[in-house]
Amino acid sequence: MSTAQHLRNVPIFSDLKDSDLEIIAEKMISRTYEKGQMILLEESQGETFFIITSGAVKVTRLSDDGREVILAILGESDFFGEMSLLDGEGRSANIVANENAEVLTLSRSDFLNCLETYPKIAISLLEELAIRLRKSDQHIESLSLSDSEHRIAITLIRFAQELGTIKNGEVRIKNLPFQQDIANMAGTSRETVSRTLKILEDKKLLLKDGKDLIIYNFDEFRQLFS
Amino acid sequence: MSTAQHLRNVPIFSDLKDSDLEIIAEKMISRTYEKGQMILLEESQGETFFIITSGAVKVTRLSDDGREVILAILGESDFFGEMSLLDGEGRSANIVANENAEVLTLSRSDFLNCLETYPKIAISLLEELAIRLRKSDQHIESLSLSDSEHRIAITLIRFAQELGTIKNGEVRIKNLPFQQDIANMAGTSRETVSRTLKILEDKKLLLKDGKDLIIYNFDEFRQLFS
DNA sequence: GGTATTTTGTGACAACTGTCACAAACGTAA
DNA sequence: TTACGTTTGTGACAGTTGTCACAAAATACC
Repeated sequence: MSTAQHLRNVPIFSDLKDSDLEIIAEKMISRTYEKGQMILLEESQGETFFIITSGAVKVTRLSDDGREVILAILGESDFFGEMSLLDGEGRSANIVANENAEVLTLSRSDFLNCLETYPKIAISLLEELAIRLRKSDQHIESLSLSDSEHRIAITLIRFAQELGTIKNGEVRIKNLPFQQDIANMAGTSRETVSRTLKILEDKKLLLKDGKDLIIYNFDEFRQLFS
Repeated sequence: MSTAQHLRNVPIFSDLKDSDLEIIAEKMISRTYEKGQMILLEESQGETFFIITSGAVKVTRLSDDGREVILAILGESDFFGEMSLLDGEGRSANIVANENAEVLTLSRSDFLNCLETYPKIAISLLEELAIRLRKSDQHIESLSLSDSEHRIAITLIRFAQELGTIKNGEVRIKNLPFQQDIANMAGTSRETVSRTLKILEDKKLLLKDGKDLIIYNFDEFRQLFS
């Protein structure tokens, strides 16, 4: 796929003309990262805007004592790096390739130019940030109110919505992330994730199928836990 | 103060010309709310953009069983209501007047017009949302990693930054919110807040002075807990 | 002033869940 | 296949913290 075609899939670029897309595409540089490789470090200053064309990355924060909090897992057509470009602060999170990943990058100045030249991009970006803020708020609510079973279930729902495929009411999450990652998103421990998945399986709410996870009745599941 | 002068204090409007401010100011309507009054309800759809000219509001989410999570407390020159205007989703949070409050409102269409007419506003708004997202991420990290003492301390730091006045290293938070509100922000119980404040006082880190709270050495305090 | 209501303080206790320990299962490479 | 590393499962236990209960203090209201 050409660079411009990739851009076409990214929501914030989707209502641009082809000719404009080409112009932006020319300024982008493609890079690849291997699984586990650090893409952006918390302390460095952000000077680049990234769009994922294949693979997945995780957005994390590390505490002093080395524990990891996963804020989000991003996949194809998602983007990142915009925050510190926008407010000028240093990076607030680390980005690590969760699988082999291919990205397109845009420099700070090209990115800001884009915003000024195409106000539509700025407005689309506003929409996207509003959506992310909404998700953050839900995440905060879940961490504040729920016990670990609920938090883990809600984390599964997030995965289902981002990575899942639906088939008559049943959701299959292909390649469920490791329990440790689920724990880091749900704000709990790896062992508790293990135990809770078994409990949910006993309750006939889901099924582990190799590296995949199936939620039998997604609507019911969502209703139960959110 | 005139409407336009109020707008001048709001970051997202601050780099507009006076003449443009006047134009926007004319479209705004002033409203007042009494302490405790609901300004926006979670279920209604958002059709208005609000700017606070005096007083304070709290942004909350309610769980099914009625427990409240406070996402933020906003004060003078802060704004809200933009999220559902931007992404078209329904409201994701409730807004309640935390003190008697005065606001300026702008209708959905006027707001969106503003964004298109003045791209600078869109870019400033992007900055502001980036900052909020950053704060949300920190909030999530804190809820995920810390024990209740840390979470409460971090909540106090947030209050100090938003509502506090500094005087040679000492921060005074005037009119500290109720312990129940602090608990709802820190994701803990009212009783734990009570006990923890006492512990922090015993450690000579802070002092309760009537309705105010003083943090002796704010830099040290921040270093200890974040 | 007195009274009612709200807010805060504190003890006792149970329970959730994090931690540690180690075994089992799985995947990968030689 | 074996061997090794990674991921998952599970028991035991202790500590944190939420809940309940009620007293004390502060505030609001008459």
